[in-house]
This record gives sequence, structure tokens and C-alpha cells, in this order.
Amino acid sequence: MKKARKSTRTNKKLDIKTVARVANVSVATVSRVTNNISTVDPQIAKRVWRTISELGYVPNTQARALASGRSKLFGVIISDITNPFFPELIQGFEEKAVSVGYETLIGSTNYDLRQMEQCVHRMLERKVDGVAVMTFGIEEPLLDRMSSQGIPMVFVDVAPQREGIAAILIDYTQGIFEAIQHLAVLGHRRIAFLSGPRGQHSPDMRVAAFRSAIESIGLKLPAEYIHIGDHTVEGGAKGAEQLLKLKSPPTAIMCSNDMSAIGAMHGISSMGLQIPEDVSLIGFDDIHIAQYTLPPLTTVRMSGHEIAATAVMTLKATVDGSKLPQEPVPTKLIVRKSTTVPMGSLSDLGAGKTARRRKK
Amino acid sequence: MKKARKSTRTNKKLDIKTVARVANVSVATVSRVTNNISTVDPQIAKRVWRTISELGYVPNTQARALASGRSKLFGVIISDITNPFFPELIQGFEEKAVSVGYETLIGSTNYDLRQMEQCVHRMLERKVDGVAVMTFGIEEPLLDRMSSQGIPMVFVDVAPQREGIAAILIDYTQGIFEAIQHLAVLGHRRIAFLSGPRGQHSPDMRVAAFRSAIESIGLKLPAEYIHIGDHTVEGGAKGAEQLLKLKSPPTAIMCSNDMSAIGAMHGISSMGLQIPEDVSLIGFDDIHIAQYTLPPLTTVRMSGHEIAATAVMTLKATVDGSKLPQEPVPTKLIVRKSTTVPMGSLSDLGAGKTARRRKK
DNA sequence: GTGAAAGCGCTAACAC
DNA sequence: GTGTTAGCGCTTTCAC
Repeated sequence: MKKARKSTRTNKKLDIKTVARVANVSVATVSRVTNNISTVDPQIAKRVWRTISELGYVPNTQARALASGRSKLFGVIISDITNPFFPELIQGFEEKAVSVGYETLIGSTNYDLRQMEQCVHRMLERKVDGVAVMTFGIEEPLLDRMSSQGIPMVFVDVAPQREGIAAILIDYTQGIFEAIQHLAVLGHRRIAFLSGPRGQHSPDMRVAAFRSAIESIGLKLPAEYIHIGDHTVEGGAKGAEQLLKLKSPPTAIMCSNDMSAIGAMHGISSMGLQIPEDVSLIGFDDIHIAQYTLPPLTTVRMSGHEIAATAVMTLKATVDGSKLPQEPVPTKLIVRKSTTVPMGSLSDLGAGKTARRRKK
Repeated sequence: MKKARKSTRTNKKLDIKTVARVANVSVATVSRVTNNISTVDPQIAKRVWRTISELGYVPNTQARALASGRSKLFGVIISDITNPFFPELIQGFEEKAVSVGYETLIGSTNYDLRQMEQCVHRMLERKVDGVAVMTFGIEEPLLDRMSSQGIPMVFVDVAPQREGIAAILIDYTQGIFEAIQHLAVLGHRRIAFLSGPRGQHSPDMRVAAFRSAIESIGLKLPAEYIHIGDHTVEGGAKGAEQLLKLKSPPTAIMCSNDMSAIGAMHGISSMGLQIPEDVSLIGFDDIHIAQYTLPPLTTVRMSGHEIAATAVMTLKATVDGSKLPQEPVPTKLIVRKSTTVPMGSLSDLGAGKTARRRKK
């Protein structure tokens, strides 16, 4: 049995000391090498790396964390993993985190306080180096326990003013304005908004952006055209139905997120109406499946990947004690097939809706 | 020369020693209490718990892991996080893992060998106590590095025969049979299958289940009715189009996963055909959005949550040295609106002949 | 039932 | 540049 082979097969422990002994250096040098500390002689470093790969040595992260005080772990807290926006965000987060040498711990609150507490506890236990709170609604209880320990945090839209706490700004205005303008140009004058839960920062900011877009274009906005929903598919279906039962129903509906919009599609469809012929519909988020609905959903893109990447970089910067130039995450309209001219407008003259259906 | 290391923080550190001192016991006792070791006097245990909560002490998981050799970390490796089936699986995994006291490390391979290697390395570094490989296609390179270290693993469908390695069995037959029977009862005779990538265990098993269902019902299966796809939306669209361009096109298509089915909806729709009037469509997985497509997708449910929960429990059992009774994860048909009688069948011509033959 | 003390594998201060 | 060594916070024998 050959020597090299033997070392991988026997269950002799494979730690930094072994590497040091085999490479004929001290453990400190091995440590320096694996941490890319540049004061090591290149020759020796090379020898150590070779030994490491020959032995198949993998540093023990637990020990590293314990000794260094840095866990190389970032936490990310989201509310609802069944909304596809969040997995996309998580994917972006993980990807970026790994690329800067961090691991990701995920916590879902499911809008439940107890679950959030549990999240916080888990993250505290694991000694995360930073936490991204991506719940799109501020979560006070998180603050006290974490930020009092000096753990860097990053929020979306709005964050308490404290040392080590940052907010990722999102430019809702641009995308939502483009959406309303798009509808207005098509000829829509009665445009309603299917909002997210009231009283949370992010949904409220979207409503505000909608309102100001409508006003800046000079349209009317009856109070009942702002429907408070809950960002779920079910809420979207119900909301759309209620909106369309109004005495003066909207000809277009903009939703505060894509899941609502998908729900709205069902609500509209179940009333025997067609999208976009009878009602135009716009979503928000541009989740992956938005392009695969029937019809493909016109929506405002807010990149979860981008938000996630920004969150990671912000956390990293805070940990490293550096500052990051903060630019708001942009949003922009993606036109697909769920919007068209309103029914009864000139360009639609003569084309009855039943006539369009059977066309092939 | 024992000098206390100067700590960067001025607040007194809150470790097991502090708790021990305040509660007037030894660190060993505190450790026993936090680990729920029953040999501790209930009175003392209570006192320690009170001290812990008064102080707000949280054990340091890194130190625990280092000292005990158990990280309380499970890894889960998936291929493609943009397929909503996987986030659902991950959610189930995390939930179950947390409930048995474990944290989750996620790795995505994106079907890329290099990324998979990186995953493995990360998991090795973090000293995971077990790994669930949920890629639905066996990944050999994983085996050697991990299982040679004796890390418990669990695969889907098929796993190498080794100590500490298990497979989660899935009963594809039942659900797929129900699906084909459902179509046959509706009157379909020409049923095609839009498969996943060829040569991978799980997709191949689905094809086999489809084939045997078709045969057991006594239908014909032309070779071109098995279309090799790739489990993506794009592949589904293309596959459906090709299938429907056949000289003798199928009247119903079953897809190997829901994402393909969603793609197929688009492909079919872009050919000017309607679902289910012109073509019936069945998916597989029953991802959350399947009920929200238009029309809602008839599909075979294979619960990602259930698979995930089984994976966690299997890993846990292996770690604990116990055995788990292994029952296959069931699949079953969920009938929605994407299937109906085939076009041109009697009941479609003679308006109102809704009563069909009874199922045998 | 409880405590003292020896590590777990690594980092980083300090010595050389 | 490189080596020596004292902890990091906890678990776990092993005495008592």
C-alpha cells in the first residue's frame, strides 16, 4: 500500500498540525497560507498548498470561527417563501455571499412573530456576522436583540437610524410611472391599484408611487380604486373581482406584486372577462414565471437578485468597516401581453370579444 | 505568563462561565442543562434556566460544534433553484430540520460540475452532519469525498449501496397511472410524454412509469410520442410544438414536471390551440403555482415537503444510529382544468352528452 | 449529582 | 518571515 494512499484512507485526523508536520512548517504558517496572508514566502506557500491538496485537507470552519470571532455567516430573513420572489432573492443572496466568502442562513417568518423570534435566536446562536431583513415591512423586535449585540443589519426601504444598520433604497417611482404612462398612452383613464397590506412601508411606498404617477399624468383617482390586498394570489383574485364590480369599474388594474396579479388573472377570468381585451393588467416584481402566464404578464421589474446582491455587499462593507456608495435599486416596466387598448376605444371598434376568441 | 486577552468590546462577555458564576454552579452543570441532560437536579436546572434567560445567554454554536464534533448542520444540494419545486422542497427541509434542531446549508449545482464541487467543499468545511442530495439525478463526484469521510447522505430514487447512505423511494407508478387512466377515461387514445433529460434516474423512472401505464391500459405508444425534454419551461414549449406537428399528433400530453407543462401551455397556445379543448395537458410535481395557471393545471402531485421531511428524518436517524421504516413517497393525480375530452370525440360534437362511460 | 480540567482545530499576538 | 503558544466557548471524561 502506497504512502499517499494510506494517508487518505486511514482515519488519522487531518488537521492543521498534520499539514504543518508534512509540509515541515509551523501551524501558524499553514494558517497564514490558507488565509492568504501575503507575508509568507512564496516558495513555502506553494509547498504548503501542495501538501494541502495532496492530503485533501479542509480547514474546520467552526474552529476558525471560534478562534477568529468571525463566523463568515450572513443571515437573510424573509417573510414568505411561497412567493417566488423570495426564492429568487435568496438565490441571488447565496450566490453573492458565496462569492465573497460567506455562507447563508435563511429564516422565514411567515408573518408570524414567534417564528421571527426563533429566527433571531438561531442567527444569534450561529453568531452571524450580519443579517439582511428582506421582509418588506419593518420588524421591530429584531432590532433590539440583534443590533444591541452590534450585529450589522440591512433592511429594505427603511431602517432605523443606528450604527451598523443600513437600508437598501428602491426607486419605485420610475417603474410605476412607466407603467401608468404605458396604460395612459394606450388610452386607459380608469386605472385601479391592487395594493399589498396596508401599514407596511414597502407596500405603502408603492401606493404612494402609484398615486403620484396617476396625478402627474392628470388622471382621476377615486378612493375605491385603491384596493387593499395582501400580496397573495387569493387576495389578488378577490381584489380584482371587487374592483370590477364597482359601478364604474377600472379598465386597467395595476398590482402591487406579481402574485396578486396572477390571482387577479383568475378573478378576472372567473368573471368571464378576458385579459387584456376586457381588462389590462400590470404586475410588480417580474418574478420568473411572470413571462409564462397566459397571457404573459406586463409588469414592473424589481430585481430580487439585485436587491440581494446589494444587501450582501452592504453587509460585507459594514463588516469590513468600509463605506459603499448607495444607489437606489431601479425598477422598470417590462411590456408583455397583459395590456392593450381599453375595450370600446376607437382602435378596438368592430372587434367584438367573441369574435376575437375563436381566431386561430 | 497568563494575561487575559484584551477583548474588543467593553461589555462583559456573556459566556457559559458567566452563567455558571451567576447561578453558582460549574460550567459543566450549565452545559448539562442546556443540553437537556437529565442527570441534573431539577431544582438546580430550574435555577440555571432562570439565570440563562435573565442574562439573555445564547450558547455559541461554533464552540459547541468544535467541542462535540457535531455541527448540527445538514446540507441540502439541489440542481436548479429557479424551478419552483426546489424552493418548496427547501422550505420543507428547513422547517423540518429546525424542528429537530438542525440548521440547513443550501447548495445549488445549476447542473454545473464545478459548482457542485464547490458545494461539496463548502459542506465539508462546515462539517455538516449529513447531506441530502436532491438533484434527481445521481452525482457521482459527491460520493467519494463525502462518503469517504463517513458523512451520512440521502439521495432521491437511487443511491449507491454504502453504509450511511440511503435513498428516498418515490412511487411514480401510482400517480402516473392515475393520470393516464384519467385521460383514457376521457377518451384519449393518443397520449404523448414530454420527458426530462435522458439518462438521469428520476426522469427515466417517470418515463418507465408512463410507458407501463400506457401499456397496462392497452394503448399504443409510438416511439415519437416520447419526447426528450429538459424539465425547463423553454424545453416544454419546444417539445409540445414538435409533438403537435407530428403527422398523427397526440390529443393529450403528459409532462415530466410542471415547468415543462407550463412551457407546453405556451407552445400550444402559440400554435393557436386551446387547452384543454384542443389538447389536454397534465403536469408532474404540483408546484404551488400549478393551480394558478390558466387553465389551472391537472397534475400529479409529488410533495416536495414530504420528500424533504423524509430526507431530514432519514439523515437524523442515520446520525442517531437508529433505523427508519422506509415507505415510498406517494404520488397522486390532482384533476384541475387542463384536461377534458379530446376534440372530435362524440361528446364534443353532440352538445350535452356529458355522461361518459363509467370507469372500470 | 456535580465539578475540575483536558482538549476540539484554529487564529493571532508576540518572540525570535 | 516564521515559530511558539495562549486562548476562543464549549463538551466530556473522570474523579469525588
